Amino acid sequence: MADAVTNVETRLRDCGLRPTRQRVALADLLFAKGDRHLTVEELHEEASLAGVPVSLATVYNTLHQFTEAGLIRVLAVESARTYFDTNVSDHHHFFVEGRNEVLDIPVSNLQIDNIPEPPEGMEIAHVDVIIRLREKQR
Amino acid sequence: MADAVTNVETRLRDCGLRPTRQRVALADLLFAKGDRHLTVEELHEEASLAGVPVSLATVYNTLHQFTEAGLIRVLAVESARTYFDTNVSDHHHFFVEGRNEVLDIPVSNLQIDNIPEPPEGMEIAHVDVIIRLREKQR
DNA sequence: CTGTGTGCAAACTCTTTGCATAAGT
DNA sequence: ACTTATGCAAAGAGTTTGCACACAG
Repeated sequence: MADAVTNVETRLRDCGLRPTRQRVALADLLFAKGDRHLTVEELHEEASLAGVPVSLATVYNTLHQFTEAGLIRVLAVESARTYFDTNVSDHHHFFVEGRNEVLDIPVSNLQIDNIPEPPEGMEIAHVDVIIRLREKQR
Repeated sequence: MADAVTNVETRLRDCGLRPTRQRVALADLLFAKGDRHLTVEELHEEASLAGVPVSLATVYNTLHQFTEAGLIRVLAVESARTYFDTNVSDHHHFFVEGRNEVLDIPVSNLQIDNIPEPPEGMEIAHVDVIIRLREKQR
């Protein structure tokens, strides 16, 4: 796994971020297991369990820095908590109401057609499709 | 406008909500001008300007009651504030990053194909497409 | 009258900030 | 050494809650 760590360090450096212990640890957790969507709280918890006691404020800072660097992005759900997504490409999500749970949409050929022109002077940064789910009534 | 007020009252009653002064006033503001997306703060401000000094807590309560009744819905954006949309049908939005502004997507024939099957026991409550905009770099 | 709704202020949750300490280069 | 990052605790923003008073039916 030394390689993985090295890659993370390089990746951080390329973004102009010093590969500190905390940032490397958080990046490892974020990127080691494929695409993830996590809240600050969740990542903080994971870091603690992994034996890297990072402060909450640092998790906030770090995730925002990663977001600015384009490594991760913020997910648009109407929950109180902010979800960060390690997959920055245009892709889509299920969001389970009530449970406040985000699920990846599996191998989807979901397609959006006729995306409208943005207003003058604006360009499209990202397209999000959120399919909101509820528990089926019997 | 007496008719409009009557309609609002009936509408509230049909949802099992007593048409109180505050609820009627808020519903009027919400539904008088076509589709809107407002924050609690904004609606509160409007009510005050309209000469109906409603408390913030009541605006929160009322908007949630309206949401439960299906009159309005919560909009999924990753902003700190919650946006409520008076249009409860599946339709779509521009969201201007930085400015935290929600725009309706104009007369769009935007179309989504191959919507994936929801997981076992779940059904689709709503589909949201959010096209995130940024100011175009010169 | 009786039950609901409203207003206020306090409580809560998530997030940000200020500043002293620690770590990276 | 010099600069940037971290941690802590306090502050901030948005939202919710508890309870006394007011209003609708």
